[in-house]
Amino acid sequence: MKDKTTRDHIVEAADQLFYQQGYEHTSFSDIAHSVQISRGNFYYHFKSKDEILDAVIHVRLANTQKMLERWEIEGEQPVDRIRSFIHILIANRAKIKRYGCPVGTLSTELAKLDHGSKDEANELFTLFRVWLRRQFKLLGRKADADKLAMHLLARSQGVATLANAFHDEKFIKQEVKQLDDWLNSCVENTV
Amino acid sequence: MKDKTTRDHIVEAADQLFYQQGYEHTSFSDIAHSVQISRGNFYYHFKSKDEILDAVIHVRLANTQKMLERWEIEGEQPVDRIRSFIHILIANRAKIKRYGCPVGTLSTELAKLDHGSKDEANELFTLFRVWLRRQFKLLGRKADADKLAMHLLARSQGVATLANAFHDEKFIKQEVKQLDDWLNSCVENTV
DNA sequence: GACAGACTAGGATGTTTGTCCTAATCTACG
DNA sequence: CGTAGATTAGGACAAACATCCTAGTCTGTC
Repeated sequence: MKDKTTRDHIVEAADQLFYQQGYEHTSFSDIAHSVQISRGNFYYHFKSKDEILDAVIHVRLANTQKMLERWEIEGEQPVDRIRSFIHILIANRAKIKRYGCPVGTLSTELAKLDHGSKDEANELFTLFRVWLRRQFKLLGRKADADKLAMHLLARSQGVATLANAFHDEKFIKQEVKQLDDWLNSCVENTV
Repeated sequence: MKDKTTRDHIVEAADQLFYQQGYEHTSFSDIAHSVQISRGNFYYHFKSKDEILDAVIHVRLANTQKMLERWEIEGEQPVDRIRSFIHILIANRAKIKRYGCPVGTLSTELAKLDHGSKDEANELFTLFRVWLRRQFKLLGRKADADKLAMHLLARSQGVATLANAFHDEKFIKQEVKQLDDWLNSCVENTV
């Protein structure tokens, strides 16, 4: 467990702020203020704002990867693992209500900015997509595994977007219940 | 049919640009350039950028209202009307692929900016929600009409977000087919 | 054709942005 | 202790931004 360097602190603060305020709306001053560091000193660690975004995305990718591997170990059956995915909506419901889904909102923002790192941000979606696809295949849904993965991703995104817009946590629970039912019906329909 | 005033042109251009580039990322110069108007002249028509956003939102609200009323007239049965809603995903698929859903992306952005007009932007969602709820009630689903309306809204949002991230129009068609099936099953389960 | 009011152009203003520079301080090692 | 390299602070910089100002040009009316 190494000590956190200043660089790590910057990335961490940027990660939070990009999520809460959006990438463009977060200024260097915001990050500097949050890390309690001089604004100019910044450029010793990062050459540009884009470079910080890159670092944030890669940290998120690494963390997501780790989370998926953990679910793979903890969940005995593929169904349990997919359920882990569904239930992050519940676990993070307070933050989702306030800021939406960290993956979806960043992806949407970078698409509008036509930002150079938008493809890397979308890799976060791909990570989930590939992982879910594998779980559905293990479930015996070889033919339509990708379709199911995309369907589940889309429904999660929609839930996050509306929960954010309507500031409604109950809606998340309501929809998660339906997703659980849907998942069970996926198992029953195994070929 | 009155002539379009300069003000109308500004709102129209701002509407497009806010959709394509996002609100914050669209500058006065962008809009001025698009309308072929002097930048400074702007402030004769609008006191601030926020005021333009307000105008854009109200135009969108009015247009949405009109569209919903049209669907109400054209669709004989509630099912047909709800189907009209589902199929805007198909009709607008090219733009959705490039820029996402105009309602959802604006709502998400203003939430992050914590902008004063975010509630008004969310009224767009409410417009659809109330309208869909009414249709589901007419369908005989009195008890869970709002639940169904929210569910449908969420799924549409999710489809738009992922189609945008993955630049995938085929996914839209795939999911619309599933939504059509879902809608039919709603009719069958009428109490 | 003169005059008022609606409209426009283009530059000025002050602030905020990302970026860069330099001098100072810390840290580790000989 | 002394010195080199890593790290920091704080201000300088130009560009971009929303906003404001003023002088000019239309347009319709008497």
